[in-house]
Formats: sequence, structure tokens, C-alpha cells
Amino acid sequence: MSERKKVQLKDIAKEANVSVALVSYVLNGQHQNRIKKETAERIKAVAKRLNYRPNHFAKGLKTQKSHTIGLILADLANPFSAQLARIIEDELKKYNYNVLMGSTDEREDKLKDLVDVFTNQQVDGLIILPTENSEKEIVQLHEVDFPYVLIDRYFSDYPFNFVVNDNHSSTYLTTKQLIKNKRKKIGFITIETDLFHFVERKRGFVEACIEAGIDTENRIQEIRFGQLETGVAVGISRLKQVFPDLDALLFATDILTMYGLKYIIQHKLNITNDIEIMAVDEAKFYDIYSTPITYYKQPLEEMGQKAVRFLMSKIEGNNPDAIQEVLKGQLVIR
Amino acid sequence: MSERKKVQLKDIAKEANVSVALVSYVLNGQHQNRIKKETAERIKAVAKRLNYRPNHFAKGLKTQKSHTIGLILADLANPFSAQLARIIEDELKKYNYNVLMGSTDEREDKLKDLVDVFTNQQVDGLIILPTENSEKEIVQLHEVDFPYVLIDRYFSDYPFNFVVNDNHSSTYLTTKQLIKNKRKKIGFITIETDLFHFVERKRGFVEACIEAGIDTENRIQEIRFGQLETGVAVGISRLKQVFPDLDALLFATDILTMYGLKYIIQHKLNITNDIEIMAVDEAKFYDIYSTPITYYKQPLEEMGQKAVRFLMSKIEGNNPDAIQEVLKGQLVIR
DNA sequence: GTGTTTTGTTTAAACGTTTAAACATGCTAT
DNA sequence: ATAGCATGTTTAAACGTTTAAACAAAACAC
Repeated sequence: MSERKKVQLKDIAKEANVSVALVSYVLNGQHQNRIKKETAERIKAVAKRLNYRPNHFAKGLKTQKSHTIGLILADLANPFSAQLARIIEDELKKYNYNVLMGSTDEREDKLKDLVDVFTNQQVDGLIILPTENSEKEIVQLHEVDFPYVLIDRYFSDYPFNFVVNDNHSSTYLTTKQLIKNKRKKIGFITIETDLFHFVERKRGFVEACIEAGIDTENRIQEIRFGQLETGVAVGISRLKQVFPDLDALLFATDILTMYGLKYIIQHKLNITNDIEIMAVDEAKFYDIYSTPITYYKQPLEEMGQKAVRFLMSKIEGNNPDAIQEVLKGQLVIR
Repeated sequence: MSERKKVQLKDIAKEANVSVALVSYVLNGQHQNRIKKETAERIKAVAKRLNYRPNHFAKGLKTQKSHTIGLILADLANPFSAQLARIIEDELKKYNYNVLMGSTDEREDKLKDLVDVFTNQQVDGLIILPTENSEKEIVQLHEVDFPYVLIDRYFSDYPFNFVVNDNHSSTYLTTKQLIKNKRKKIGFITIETDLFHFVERKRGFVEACIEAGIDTENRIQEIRFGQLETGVAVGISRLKQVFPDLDALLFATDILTMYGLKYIIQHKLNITNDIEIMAVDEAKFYDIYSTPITYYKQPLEEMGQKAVRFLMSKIEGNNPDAIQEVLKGQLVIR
């Protein structure tokens, strides 16, 4: 991006009066003990002066390394995916790696395509947020020992590499905190689904309640996905009906919290702040609410970084052991 | 990703009893008129059976095409960037292109690095959301006629390729709409900055006011970046002081809207809905507010798609003319 | 039946690196 | 003097494609 004609090893060699091989050695810092210092300096100087940029294709063809990894997400436009992507990008940069991205829209066929295209493009590794039913695809990677790691989700029946959030602890910790705050009549608003994430979150809530001797009868409102807004409204009003002295509400994810807050504000449900509100997931809009909301923050940084680091050591061939991490997030108490 | 050993042209050739060249021709659909149909079919069948995947490096080395473009954003974790990225990803997929992403954090040195690394990685083109003071870098690209296009921002002093949102119309249209709704005492909350975006947004507001014979004295509250939350609060209360009959508030961007809504809700400023609220930028949390908020929606799809299409035609060498588009968004009236 | 064109296929160089192996020279030890 | 070693550099093959050019055989023209 500066010289008219692409400068290559040959040009440096000619200019420095050495062979192409020597230039390559010097520029890659190989055989340092063998090469005369002055020669090395001279070569480096020339390379710099000519603004040499190695040809990625030629290099890759020989080394079979692209210094690029593929990142397969559910949907890049989704803040969760985007944040994760950013963290991964930054971590990869430390290793001088680039990142090719793609979204699956939760479709296994798209995931398969992306894996195909990316491995084809010779990425050195893959970080995958897997869709449902994509086990077969991952099995393939696993079997040929292609460097990969799953994030955010895993398949409990398979020995895959993964780094995920502990969804159970998300609600377990928040509920514990509510109980610690002397709340007894807690309502839990979640989504009606078999998705592992939410099953775990429900389990976390129930477990914390049981441990505290609170029975969970009628406390859990599961909202159908298609009608979140009205669902949340109905859910909260139903809770209020069953428990007139409701003193806490826990929302299983940010979108539910949003509709929950909307309903609460609109119906002036909580002007005396007798109901403590907690949430899973971080969200900007919590600030809108009059009182601070304590929430469970997913360990995104840790997740992204661990995934990258594992992948890197796998690629560099350092340690070939597996990784299976379930990371706990933290309670942001406010 | 399925055979143990990577299958290459040579293997197909052997299996099909032809030369490597012929295989290459067939697989690339070249010399179709010359090659015997049966031979072609046979070769294709073998390629399929062996699950042949061309080696990206070797191919690139010869063709100098990577079928990859670089996307340089401000911050992938920012929903605006992420949405744009997703749109661009989708549009590029239609052309069978992949995308390498990077964030600048609004730093010109990072932008330079990314341009370096990406062009080095032999991307076929670049889509750049430029930071301030990155003109020099873009000049370089422009001069060597490297396929690129700027998005969201441009430099009015340079003949660069760009596709951007019309920031002026964002506030112009919303203000016009307010006036159409018979609002007369309009307050405008914006950020104190010289950034082109916001200068334009201010200009749009002022122009719409002037056209309607409304004087803008004291109507514009410019908030310093470091203290948005308190700034917005002070701004609104000051407006209320100067205009006790304030009947509309326009926010120049989503974060301001958020703090604005917080203040309004907290101070029960707008229970009778005598103040109409409008905003620039789409945001999920608008739904929290009791009354629907009309907003200006940036033409993200159009922006991303036009940028990609231009780049593609540039890369394919079709039409070498420039592009300089200022796209109008739409008012989402609610 | 010879020259030309058409049809079908192959040869071989090239793309820009990396790297094992060879080479050359000087030094050391005997 | 000479083998052996250390130091410094070069030669040349290889990576897996693409593609211009050459070649061969068949079909056509006259």
C-alpha cells in the first residue's frame, strides 16, 4: 500500500546482495545464531526502506497458517454476540490474529456452511457459538482434531471443547442475594422454553428458594416467546394477585426486564420501592429505572479470553488437552 | 474437513485420467466450448466424490483474489456498528465474500494498523467507518485505486468514495414533524462537539425552526460528553425554566434520550403528555416509556448494501466511477 | 491428398514464499 | 597438513493452483 509495484523477497535480496533464502531467514528471525549480525541488519534495513509486506498467500501456501480464525455467532447484530465478538477480536489481536465472522441465525445449515467456508479459507481455528442440532458438525471438527472451541453453549452428551457461562448460578446468585436482603415473596419471570440456558436459570432460582425453605409454587411465570410484552404484564399482575405482598421480582433475561419495567412504571406498581428488582444480563436501559437494579453480569470477558487462549495454545500445538469451562459471572450489586 | 489427507487437483486428475490443467478448467468453468461434455462430467463427479476443496492460498497466490473484504468499524460492541456489520455480512454473502472485521476505537493509529493488516492479508476491498484525522490513510487507498468505500462518515474536503446517512435530515425531519403536530416550544438536547454528525444535526434542527418562524434562542442544550446524565437533567430543567410551556423535546441521539427519559420519569415531568418526545436513532428501550416515541431511523440497510454493491462492482472491475451517496433515513411515526 | 480449422487435451511456467540440504570459508586441534 | 567443527550463505525444491502456449487428432475444405 505505498509502492507502486509489490516488493518481494527477491527485491530485498537483490538490493542487499544476498540470496532470497537469507532474507527469509532474517525476516522470520530464524537461524539467528548462524547469520552475521551486520548482514541481518542490512537486510532488515532494506526491507524497512522498501516497506516490504510478505505475501499472505505465498506464505500461507508454504506454512499452511493464515493467522486468521473464524468466529461463528448466532447474530452479530445482537448485542450479546457483538460484545463477545469485540472481546474476542481484542484478545486475538494480542496474538496477531485476525478474525473472520459469520452469523448463523440459529440455523444449523448456515452453521455448516460457515464452517465449510471458513475451514476452506484455511482459518487456523474456529470459535463457535453453536446452534441447536449442530452436534454432527462439531463432531466432525472434533474427530479430525481441528482447533475449535464452543462458547456460550455446549452439548452435555459430547466431549467437546467449550467455555460457557454458568446459567444456573445466574439465578441462583441473584435469588440468594434477594433472600439475603430479606425478601421472601419473590416472583420469577422467565421464558417458556426447553433451551438449556433457561432451564438452567429456572433450576437456579428453584434451588436457591428450596435452600431457603421458600416454596416456589406459583412464583414462576413462564412467558411464551411470541408475546413477551403482554406476557410479562400478565405474569406480573398474576403474581401480584397471588402474592399481594410480593417483595421481589427476578427477570431471567434483559428483554423481560425491559417489558417488566415498562409495566411497573406504567402501573406505578413500585413507587414505594417495596418490590426489589433484579435481573440476569447487563443492559444500558436499567439506568432509566428510578432505583438501581442489581443484576448478574455474565463473564463475557473471561469467556472470550479463555476461548481465545485455549485456541491459541491448541494452534501453536502447545498443549493438546481439552477445555471444558463453566464460568461463574458476578453479581453487580447496586 | 472430511478426508484424512487434503485432496487436490492432482488427485482428481489421476482418478479421472486427465491432466491437472483440465481439471482446473472444468472446475472453474473455463473453456467450456472446448472441453468434451463427458470428460467434464466425469471430472466434476470425481471432484464431488472426493469432496475436493480448492486451496485458498494457492488459488490466491495465482489470482491475487481472496474473496474477502475488510470491514473497519469504530467499535463492534456498539450496536450501531454491529448492526451495520450484520447487514454488510449478509450482503457480502450474496456475492460469496467473507468479511474480516476490526475496531478502531476512534483511533487513527488503530485504523492505520487495520488497513495495513487487512490489505496485507490481501483483502479484495475495504469498507471503512473512518475516525477523525484518518484522511491521510484514505488518501493512500484512493491514490492507488484500491477498492474501498467509507460508511457513515466522510471528509467533505476529499473526493473519497462514501455512503453516509444524512444527519441533517435526521433532525430536520423530526423537527418538521413536531411542528406539524402543532408543537411550538421545542427543546433540543444534543452533545457539545465539533463532530460533523452533530453539527449537522444541530443545523437540521435550526433550519426547520427557522423555516417555521420559530427562533432557536435558548432552545438548544449542548451536553458535555463527560457528564451526559447530569448534563441532560440540567438541560431539561433549564429548558423548563425558560419555557414553562415547553411542549416538545428532541434528542440528538439514543444515549441522550435514555437519560432524558430517566429524568422525565423520575420527575414526573410529563404525566399529562403535554411534552412530545422525539429522538434520533432507533433503540429498544423506547418501549419502556409510557407513550410511543417517534424517531428518525437511519438507513442502515441501504447504507450497508450500497457500500457493498459499489465495492463489488469496483472489485469485479465493472464500473470504475466513484460513489458519494448521502442517504435519507425515515421517520418512524408512532 | 494436402492444408486449414475445429475440437479436445497436455505441458510447463508462474505466483512468492519456506526450508532442508549443500556449499564455502575460516578456525581449531592434532 | 588435515580432519573436524563453527560460521555464514546459497541452491533448489516444494507448497497447490492458474493459464498461455503447445500439441494431437479429427473434421472440413478444396
